[in-house]
Amino acid sequence: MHQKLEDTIKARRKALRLSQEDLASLSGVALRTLKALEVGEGNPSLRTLRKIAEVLGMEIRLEVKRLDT
Amino acid sequence: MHQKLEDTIKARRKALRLSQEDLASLSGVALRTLKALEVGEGNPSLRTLRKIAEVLGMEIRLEVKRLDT
DNA sequence: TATATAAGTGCACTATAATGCACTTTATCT
DNA sequence: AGATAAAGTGCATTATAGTGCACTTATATA
Repeated sequence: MHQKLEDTIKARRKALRLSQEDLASLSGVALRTLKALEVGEGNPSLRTLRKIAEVLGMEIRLEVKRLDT
Repeated sequence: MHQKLEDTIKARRKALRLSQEDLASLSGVALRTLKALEVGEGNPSLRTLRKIAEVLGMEIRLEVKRLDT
């Protein structure tokens, strides 16, 4: 079973001890946008997602679905 | 080294022997949108990406970046 | 080589993501 | 408890993704 994407972001951000404000400014994504994203609102664009992922040292991958992992 | 997301989609679609038209109608994403996406134009939303991934039996994952794979 | 089928392009319109601002609520400190 | 920082919400505006339509270009097939 997987974590939701927004939870992954939130968890990773906290693991790196960044505030939403930190992550917003480091990634160049507006704070309002990041906040919405983390509470599961909205429908972020790939570009927005990538900006955030980049700062978190993560990447977005499209993979064949597998049971579990 | 990774394939671009749009190339992954295109390759997977072809592997499943679907035309863009097939994939568009199966996924509920407009043909024009899919076409743009596959040539690397645009900046799809997560929802759009997911609709397509679903039909392709794929999923979008956010993972810690690793060298290669 | 015709002819059909699939893929790609330009453009205008509509829907909605991204943003800023002001504010409230919830944690985290002395 | 009071102060401070972090997280969450509502709303209006701007930027842009998603779409349909008409058309062109490329690829496959008879």
